[in-house]
Amino acid sequence: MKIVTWNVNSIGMRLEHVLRFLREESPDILMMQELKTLTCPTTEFEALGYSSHALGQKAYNGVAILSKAPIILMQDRLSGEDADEQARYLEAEIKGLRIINIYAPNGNPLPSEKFDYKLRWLARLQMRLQHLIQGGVPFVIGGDFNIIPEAKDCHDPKTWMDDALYRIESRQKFRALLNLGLTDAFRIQNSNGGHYSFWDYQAGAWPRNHGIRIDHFLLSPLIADRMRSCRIEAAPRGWEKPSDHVPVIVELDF
DNA sequence: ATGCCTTGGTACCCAAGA
Repeated sequence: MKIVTWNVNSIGMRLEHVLRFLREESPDILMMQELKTLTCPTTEFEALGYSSHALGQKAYNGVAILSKAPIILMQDRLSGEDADEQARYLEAEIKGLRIINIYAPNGNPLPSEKFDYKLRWLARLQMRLQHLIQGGVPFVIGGDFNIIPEAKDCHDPKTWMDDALYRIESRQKFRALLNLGLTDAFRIQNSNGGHYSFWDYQAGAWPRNHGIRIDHFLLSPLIADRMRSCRIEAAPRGWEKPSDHVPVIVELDF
């Protein structure tokens, strides 16, 4: 089973890129983030054999799951804060496997209510995943975590030290997820740094390879033993009018 | 470096992203 996560930075602008990727890579499941629309296209995906479930929002955020196999929606909001209306969380069951798609808050500037919200949101996520583990539910969670886990996951840690993506509070939240028993799918087969999933549009970040690794897959214990491979597909960053993020691909014996 | 781009929404600039 091939599963992909990709922050597309507006599905309206990136539909042709997504369709090209689906044709070339033919994943079983695609999780998308930052749709930036209230409604996500469906017919173009159906033509390629994918059903979909989207949680949209006007102008901001937005997540969707595409799948060749039927999607059973389990949750479309992250529990723990009733007033939270931001479209950042989808939890589904596909072929008996729990699939979670997240778009975690950015958290900048700092300090701010946005940073406080980020930390609260990640604490809520930790609670939800702990609940699933205690319930014996195997799962794969993928998405834009907006966290640089370690110094080797960015080109120049000094420039990120006071950024919400690398602040120690954010990294502690990521570590807390790993401490639940989850596996960073990419890291397990790539202990060296210098592999990135995002390059800023500004200051020639892509041609200089000044990137950061913030798009991740975490595998629950039973699923981690079934991982075949995990790789970052950087080529779409070089396509015309690209997203600033690229797809991350995990393959499981499932 | 406050900056550099890109996007959407509302106007032709602003917020947000990371």
